[in-house]
Amino acid sequence: MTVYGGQGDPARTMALLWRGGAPPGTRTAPGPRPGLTVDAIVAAGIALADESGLGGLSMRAVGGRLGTSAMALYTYVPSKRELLDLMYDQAHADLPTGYPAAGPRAAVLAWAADLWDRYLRHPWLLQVSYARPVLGPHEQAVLETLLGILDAMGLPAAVRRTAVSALLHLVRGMAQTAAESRAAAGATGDADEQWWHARAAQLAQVAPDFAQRFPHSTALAQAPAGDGGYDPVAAARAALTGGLDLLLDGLDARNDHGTQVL
Amino acid sequence: MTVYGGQGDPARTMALLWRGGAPPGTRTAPGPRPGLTVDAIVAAGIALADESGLGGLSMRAVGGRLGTSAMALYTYVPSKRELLDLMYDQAHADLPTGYPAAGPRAAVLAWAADLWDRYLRHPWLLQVSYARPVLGPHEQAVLETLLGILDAMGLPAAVRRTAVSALLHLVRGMAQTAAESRAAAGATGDADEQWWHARAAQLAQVAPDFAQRFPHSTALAQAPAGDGGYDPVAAARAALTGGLDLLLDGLDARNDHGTQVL
DNA sequence: TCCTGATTCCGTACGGTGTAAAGTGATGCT
DNA sequence: AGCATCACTTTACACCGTACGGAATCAGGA
Repeated sequence: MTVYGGQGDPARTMALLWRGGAPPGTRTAPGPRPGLTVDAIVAAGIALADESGLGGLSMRAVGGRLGTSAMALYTYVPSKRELLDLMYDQAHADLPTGYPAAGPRAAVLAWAADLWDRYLRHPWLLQVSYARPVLGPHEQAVLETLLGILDAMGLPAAVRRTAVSALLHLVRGMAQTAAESRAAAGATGDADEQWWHARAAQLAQVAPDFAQRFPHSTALAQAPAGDGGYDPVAAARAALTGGLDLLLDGLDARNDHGTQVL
Repeated sequence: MTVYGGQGDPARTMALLWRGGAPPGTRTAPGPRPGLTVDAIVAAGIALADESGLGGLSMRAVGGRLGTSAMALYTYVPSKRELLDLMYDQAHADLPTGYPAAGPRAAVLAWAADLWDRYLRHPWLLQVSYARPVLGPHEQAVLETLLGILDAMGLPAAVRRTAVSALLHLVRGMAQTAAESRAAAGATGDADEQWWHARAAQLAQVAPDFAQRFPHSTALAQAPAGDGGYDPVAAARAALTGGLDLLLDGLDARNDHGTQVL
């Protein structure tokens, strides 16, 4: 399921997200010196989620990976949800911040490609609900990069707002489709094509009138795929490219005609 | 978090999803006659999720709402995940299947509006990961309706495929943004505007160089919103309309120029 | 009519979760 | 030296999904 985020003390969460590396030399507090760091915990969490998915992410497991207990983490991180927020933001780190290439259209495509790659490398990102009210610095940087490209296209503010949301949702949605069909194929050992055939056979048995009830869907399913056979990841990637093309055409139109409405 | 679906026995799941109402009179099996029905369980689950979200959806709670225990459900439903799949599909029931109105563009907008309404009425739908490999009859009907509209636009198969994905992801994504900002506003008792002001103040304190690091974001945040002030649901709704306009413009271009490449 | 076997229902129990609360030691300042 | 403070451990709690086994219930065959 989609995990919500950012429900704890907002000030604490913000301070953690935007934590500005305390000066490393300074230390004048009694008590044992800290054996862990927030960064180490976040890194362990990310590694664990990469291996076992969000389902395998438990405080005990993260603690175990660091050689301590679950409760030891609570000194550094107020709750699991905040840890997830930190992981989410950290996983967006070190993406390119500029695409000086051949014009804004190519730049948007490159931006989307990099984000797509990041999502498929950390598929659990797609299970953490976007549109949470908390934004961390790295996710903000991704947004800023896109906005920089859109600024070069000379779009009015309202269109930029719409475009940012639409582009983000498109990349996220398509990546989600790709990641989950990949996961589904991996769970059963079957190859993709066999898997689909088996599923189609079950469907035919349980709903023999499918073709009559859903003629348009049937027609589309029978149309040749063209782009790489049955590979669902490639199909989703193609759908992303196509969707981006559609959106960018629309944006170009907004730009050329000088339409300022909306 | 996003809940996965469809991991149990696929044949059993499909049979449940497409269950073709057994003839009501017939009953020739020994043992106590069933006191529950799958439909009743699904309805109870939906009601519970509407009230308490997916977090409040436990087998014990669903059973309690029906006057029985958690384990009593397992006779009808193989697991919680399958129940969630059934709930998900059922919640898509009874949406309009045709929009004969003024042309395909208006039809797409009406289709999206109805789906948006459905999502906001059952926000937990947006936490159940779309792009699961299992499709139920009602969700399939939603897809079929959209495909019927797209067929009337005279688009090639590849473009239809892309358009379906893009449109669905757009509606889902925007609705998710709306639902979650609504939930966030509801959790704290604050009005939206106050909430955002408080959040901005915290951000300014924790990241005083925000405006320098993220000039484009800052510029966009300061541009007047125009469409209904600070109401995040209205803002997301406006973004949806804008995004749909962009996509539909792109689709119109594909149609007029007769371009057949993707 | 009684028996038999299938079927439903449910109490109990197990291993897992996040985290509250209290106890244990190590540490640096006074 | 004394002590407040912090990191960390231990224990415990409430809750979760669901495996298991027994009890109750009923249709059909004898």
